[in-house]
Amino acid sequence: MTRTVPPAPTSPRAVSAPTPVQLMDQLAQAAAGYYRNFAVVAAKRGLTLMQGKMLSLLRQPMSMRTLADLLACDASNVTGIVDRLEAHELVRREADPADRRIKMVMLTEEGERTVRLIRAELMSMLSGLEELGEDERRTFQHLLSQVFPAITS
Amino acid sequence: MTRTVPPAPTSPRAVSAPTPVQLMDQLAQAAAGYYRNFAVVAAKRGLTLMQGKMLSLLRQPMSMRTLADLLACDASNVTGIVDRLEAHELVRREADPADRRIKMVMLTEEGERTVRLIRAELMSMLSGLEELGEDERRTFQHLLSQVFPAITS
DNA sequence: TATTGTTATACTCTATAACTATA
DNA sequence: TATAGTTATAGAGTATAACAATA
Repeated sequence: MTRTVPPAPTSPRAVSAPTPVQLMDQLAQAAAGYYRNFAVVAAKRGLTLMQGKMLSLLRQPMSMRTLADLLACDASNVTGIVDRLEAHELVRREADPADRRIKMVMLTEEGERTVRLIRAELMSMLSGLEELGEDERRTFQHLLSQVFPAITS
Repeated sequence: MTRTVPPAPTSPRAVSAPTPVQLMDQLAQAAAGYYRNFAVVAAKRGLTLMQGKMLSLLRQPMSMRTLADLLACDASNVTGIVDRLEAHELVRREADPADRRIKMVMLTEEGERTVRLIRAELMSMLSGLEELGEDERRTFQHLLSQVFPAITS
């Protein structure tokens, strides 16, 4: 299963290295491809991209405020998105007893089920990931975190 | 400038490899980060993400139909987006003499200038790319194309 | 008949501003 | 005063369906 790492497509110096600009364009395509996949998977369950993203974030209950921060959008948007997910019965709001201003959002059982399905299907659309060996995954992570430092998390 | 490739963050087997699922999550973060950068850069010129994307696609004149295909959206959306770019005088429509159904969209001079600025600024936000050596860029490209086969282009 | 582009419609996402209820 | 969440509003992206012009 853990294959030895193939150093490059063919032989190391057989192909000329992509320029940083070319690599930027390929990152753009990769990002677009990722979201296209995500949108398709979400749509199969009648959800939009944002609804699917929010659902995927809710591994633990969290406040509307936290959701706004994680989605990098204004707090006023979260109200509508949660409203629509609630209409689908995938999510519910619960008042925080400690601070009555705060509403915690959490997945319903159907929400949990839906998230699992979405993640599994997305993974199958990124099946190339499964075929990477350990060293390749390590290298990929390293390169991603170098280009997008915030990922370092 | 072309450094020898550092095989891994510290030493090859010092850190455990990310699982495919973890890597999927990091791809999600990378894609989100990419578009967040893009949106910020576009906003500095009074453009939305989609408007910036369309502008970046217009390296050569192309029909509305082609734009719809490349943006992976319905043709009816392209009308509005081009309308708004035209209002900014970044783009213009020109009838195709060979097939009068077709309208070719092309950048104005200000459009060209804006695209160059956007690309340069985006590149500076992805400055990690510039710091990759040749072998790393090759490896990154290879890994990207394995995970997103369409990129192979 | 098929294709290109537009319009009309409805829904979602988006930010801003004003509001409430809490703290 | 400051924060959490909501509402109202306006603009932008989205798909569907119907349409005109052209092929």
